[in-house]
Amino acid sequence: MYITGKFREGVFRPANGYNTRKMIKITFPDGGVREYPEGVTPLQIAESISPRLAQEVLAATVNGKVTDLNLPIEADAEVRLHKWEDEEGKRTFWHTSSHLLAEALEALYPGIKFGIGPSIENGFYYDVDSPVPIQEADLPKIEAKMTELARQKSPLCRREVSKAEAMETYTEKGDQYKVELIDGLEDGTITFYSNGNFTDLCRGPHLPHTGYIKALKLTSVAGAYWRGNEKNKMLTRIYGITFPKKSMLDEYLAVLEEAKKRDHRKLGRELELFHFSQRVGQGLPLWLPKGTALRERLENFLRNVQKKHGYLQVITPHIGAKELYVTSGHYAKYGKDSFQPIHTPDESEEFLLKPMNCPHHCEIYRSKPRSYKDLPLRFAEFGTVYRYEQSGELHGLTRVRGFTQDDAHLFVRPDQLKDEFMKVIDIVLYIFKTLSFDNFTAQISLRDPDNREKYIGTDENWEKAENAIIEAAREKGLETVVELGEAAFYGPKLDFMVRDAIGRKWQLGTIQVDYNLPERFDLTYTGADDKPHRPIMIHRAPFGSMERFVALLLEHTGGRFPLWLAPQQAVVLPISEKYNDYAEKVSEFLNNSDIRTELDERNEKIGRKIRDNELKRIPFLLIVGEKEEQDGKVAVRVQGEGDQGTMTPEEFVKWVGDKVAAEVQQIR
RNA sequence: GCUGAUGUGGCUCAGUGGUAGAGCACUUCCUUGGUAAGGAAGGGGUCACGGGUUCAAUUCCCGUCAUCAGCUCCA
Repeated sequence: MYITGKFREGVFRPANGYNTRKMIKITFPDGGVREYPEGVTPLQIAESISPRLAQEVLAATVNGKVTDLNLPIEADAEVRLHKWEDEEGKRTFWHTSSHLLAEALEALYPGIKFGIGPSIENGFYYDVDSPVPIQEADLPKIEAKMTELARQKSPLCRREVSKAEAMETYTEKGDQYKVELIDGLEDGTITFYSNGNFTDLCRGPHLPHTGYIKALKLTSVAGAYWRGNEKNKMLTRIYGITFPKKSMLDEYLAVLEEAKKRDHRKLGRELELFHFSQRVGQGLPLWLPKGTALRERLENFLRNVQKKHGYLQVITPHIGAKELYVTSGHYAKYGKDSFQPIHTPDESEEFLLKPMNCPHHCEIYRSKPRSYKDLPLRFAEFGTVYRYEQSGELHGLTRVRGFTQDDAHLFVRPDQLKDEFMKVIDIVLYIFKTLSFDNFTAQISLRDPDNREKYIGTDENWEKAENAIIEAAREKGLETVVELGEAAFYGPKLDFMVRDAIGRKWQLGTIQVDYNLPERFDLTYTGADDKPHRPIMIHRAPFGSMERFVALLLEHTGGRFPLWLAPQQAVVLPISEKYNDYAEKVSEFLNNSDIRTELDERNEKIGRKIRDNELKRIPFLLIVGEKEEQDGKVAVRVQGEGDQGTMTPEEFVKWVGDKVAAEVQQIR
């Protein structure tokens, strides 16, 4: 179903139905809006824009046949093709950009071979195998070539080819990567797209021509394994981003720059929250006093929430006998990737630095016989664990080798599983809401159905566990994405993912169903029938880990924590040393009134003190000088909002108290 | 772990084949100043570490370690 008509006076006139058909409004990358009848083809669009563009499309056809003209395009597909505002529109734009990059690379590096070149969330990349190494320093040169080629406005021409023909083309070129890709395709579905002298195996869709690409930036170059498998050759991946307007690129780069200022590693240093020392070791964070204050407040918050939900706090040691982990199955799976065993002095016994808390908690369950009336049992622990993460994976506080999980294990009867699972979802959502993490995604991680040997446990139990999660998420009305192959080796999970300042996704909250550990530890409870039954275990950590949560909280708030969390809430600034005594009295009074206050007695002008403490993101600055001392008041300044006038310390305490109460009110 | 880049005082960064510099921070002194940087003087670095080349290395080469980006991994 497509439109036919005449090409007259440079404008395409549909022969019939133009006015009666459903119209599609298409916004072009350059900002123009036009309407087209449903089923319009790219060539028709080209014709409607300019005769010249249409001529270009025609001139670029193969054997005089305009294949695009014969291709009916679904209405929604067509909209996707051109609308920048739509996610798919951007994808198309960037996908075409990757072809432009490839065109430039082929021109600059003869003999270069191509892997894949998809669009990504922000921009695109192309994986290449170049005869000469391509480095960061080469990017400007490639950018220049791309700009030059984009100006030629090469149309993207589609051509259907047979599998044999496609194979022949790339075998001749000696491009083994494309050959491998074609090998996996079905005959009859293969298309080539050409722009300029470059032709690529591609499904489309694309922009009408490359001239829409007005602003471009190649952002980085890095290695990436062919097909994501570390056993394969590492190709060079060139990342870039493009826009239909120069101003959009500038804006994007400015946003990126702004985001870097919120990097938790930078803020952690500036606000004196945590520190890494080479002498201590890679990935082993040192929590500074202020970071510790922050972390303790978060811990207490969660402790209180959990108490209300019937959790029992426990404490377990930092090491455990190797046998414990052999029993749990973790040793077989992760033994090699762990810190290696610790020996007793006579070397008769081996211990492992605790990489997870679950086995210890299983032993707590086993400490006495359990009845069906005891369940659910919920053991919670801020458990510090150690994992030997690959060196290249370490990243600030988000990926470390020693960290503290806000862990808990729930032992439940089968009839309680779904209900308990939903209660845990409630806790996670409540915590996210309290800390305004509103931009998260919920991910259901299931087994890879093609790779079942990676997992332990029976199919039956896996299915039960997976269904329990899916149902619980559905009943809670969570919007979820399902990822196959992302499950833990012992069970499926529901993860809550949050983005960092520059858009990387991190897993925070996690809830996992486990039928295996109860089996391996032979956990039982006595049922109403006086027979032994097997409990089901739920692992859960709403923060994920204290380290990662603090990192993302930092990036999320830019270091401006809610009052109830702020490690330091106020600072008293005497205008000169003459008022230090009064300032000290005020500071002491505030601390006694539960407002975390410090005193800035430095011999500096008041402007300097204000600046320094604003930069430290202290919520309240209290300025005291001659007037305040005489009146027994303080001049209050709110971080980022400026002077608020004067009040007595008592009034200030009440004022802050009300603000904190309002925050905490929300929390309850 | 892999590929690439980077490593200069606490922080941000210049610089050089002849053993180093700025700003901020720090110390001391002057100044006692009313809402985002007052002035002066001073202390602090075996230029990541280990080799090599060289009359001479912080600078060039190799290795190690760490950091950064991406990939892979993530109990």
